[in-house]
Amino acid sequence: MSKAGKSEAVERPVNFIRNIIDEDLAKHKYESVRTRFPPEPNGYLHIGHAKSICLNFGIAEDYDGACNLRFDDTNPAKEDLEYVDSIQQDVCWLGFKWPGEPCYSSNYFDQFYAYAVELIEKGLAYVCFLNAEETREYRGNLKEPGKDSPYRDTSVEENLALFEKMRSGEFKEGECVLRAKIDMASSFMCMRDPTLYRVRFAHHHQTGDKWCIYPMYDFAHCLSDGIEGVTHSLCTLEFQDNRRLYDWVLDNLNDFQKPDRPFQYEFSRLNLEYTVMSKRKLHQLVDDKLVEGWNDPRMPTISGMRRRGYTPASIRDFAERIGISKVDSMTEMGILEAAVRDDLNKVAPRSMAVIDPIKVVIENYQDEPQTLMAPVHPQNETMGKREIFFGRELYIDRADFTEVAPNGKYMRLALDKEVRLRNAYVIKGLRADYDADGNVTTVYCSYDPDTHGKNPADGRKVKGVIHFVEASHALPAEFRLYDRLFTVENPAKEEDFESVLNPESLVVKYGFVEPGLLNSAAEQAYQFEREGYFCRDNQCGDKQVYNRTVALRDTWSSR
RNA sequence: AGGGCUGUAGCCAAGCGGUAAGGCAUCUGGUUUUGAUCCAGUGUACCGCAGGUUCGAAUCCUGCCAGCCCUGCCA
Repeated sequence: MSKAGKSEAVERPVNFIRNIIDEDLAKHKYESVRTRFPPEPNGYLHIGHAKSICLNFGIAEDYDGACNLRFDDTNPAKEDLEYVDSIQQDVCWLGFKWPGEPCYSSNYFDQFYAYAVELIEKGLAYVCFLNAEETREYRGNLKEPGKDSPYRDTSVEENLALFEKMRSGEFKEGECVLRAKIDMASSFMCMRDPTLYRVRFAHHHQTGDKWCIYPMYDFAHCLSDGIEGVTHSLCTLEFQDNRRLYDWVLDNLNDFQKPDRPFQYEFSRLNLEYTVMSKRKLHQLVDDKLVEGWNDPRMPTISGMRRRGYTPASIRDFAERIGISKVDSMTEMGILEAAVRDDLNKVAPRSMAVIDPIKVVIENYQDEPQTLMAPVHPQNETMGKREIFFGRELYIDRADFTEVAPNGKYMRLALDKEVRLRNAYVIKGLRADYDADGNVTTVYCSYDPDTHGKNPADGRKVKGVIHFVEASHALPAEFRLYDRLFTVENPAKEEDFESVLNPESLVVKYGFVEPGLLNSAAEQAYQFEREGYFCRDNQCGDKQVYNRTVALRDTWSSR
């Protein structure tokens, strides 16, 4: 496509799943598209889920279909209401809507039971009294076929009675299960008479104590899809083998003998450098108190990233940039960072913050502090102007001063060298005070009063620009500088992933921000010029605490 | 010979028999009161390897190699 042609049509993602949908629609296999996002409420959503959410809800939007939010709540022992709440919040925050109330697999427990009975009646399921260990032995292994359970040939009538007893609580946990009768010699391990129902005397967050038998994922998921009229059931690669069971269940039930029943397609899950994506590991970080909680800004969770300052738009853009495929991949952090910078650069108001302050005294400025106007966004006048202050005493960043410029390319403040104070005047370093350790405490400067909004009249070239905050109006603030959570690209590969945590993943600094930020809103992004994108922490109330979302792109420090 | 998948530039990823899109990263210029942004330019990809079919193969066939997944009454 020519570059000129690009602006004509809205560009939609291209991937193998959308290709399949296009074909299905063209062949009128379906008249509309229905997808679903089916989290188990046993943890918080992370950026990997966001990929799936954007895929499923994105398809629904583009094809004028719908995407159900469905809680896959078939295992009450691991699930909790806390998670069903947080999951809904995160999906909403990302900007997606599901039709009506959220769905629950547990809504269909009665139907699942009836379908199980149908399988039993067809001689395709049986109650098995082998214990867990025996079941494992009977299953065989990757090289050798399994052998039939001694309960495999129980009569239909007896199985019906036994299953009814399972439901009415006459068997103990672990005493028996309902199994599908498929093929103990199948090369797909999941087809060696998989368990369909197990006994659990557990209180369920949705169904209370109504049930003491709960369906397994492989039985419940395809049926939930079928009941909801899902057309394309999208999941990750590790379920490729399970697809045979998904198909087996639907193919053996009368209700799904139709060409427009759901079909499963698998795509690769997201792996991001320098972080972990498994719920188990994230749980561990939280439980071991290695992070502040699920919403710690260093966590790859939606709530953590939100607190860190990521926007819904940036996460959706990220999902689009990485695409969908079946390749096992490891995505560079750079893609995520580029996506946030792209969004924030456009929408974030500019401000100045001094993160590691040293004092500057302007010796030839004796007056009271003065007010200056600065653009909220230099490339977008419609965002208006803001008030900043300039006076005799200022703060600048420690990194922006050195006594002697190291070379001609140095663009910051040095003695006997001029530099521009962003949005204000040109100043020149005169001398500096140091503490006992030799660290700069104060830099004494002069300013050129005729340089506000213009270059020096005599044509002097001033190359560098540094930021500052006027001391008497400065607002003390805490800055939390975040870095990658782990020191290695793929911590999941480590024997002990917690041993490769980055000790500098959080560095706290105390400095100053412009007075205009006094009532800044939590999560509102700002660009602290020359430093990066920050937002007010959403957990610290009135305290001036700013989280660094991401630093500005830096093409120079490495040289 | 257990089975299921995957291999296109440093990373992600289009392509589906007609002679390799795009994004990120990199590098080079230009603009700039953010060393940012923006603009322009920048790539020898043995299309995993080896054969074969074809006028023509990343695309079809065969054989190899490498990586991931599968033996929960988890999802």
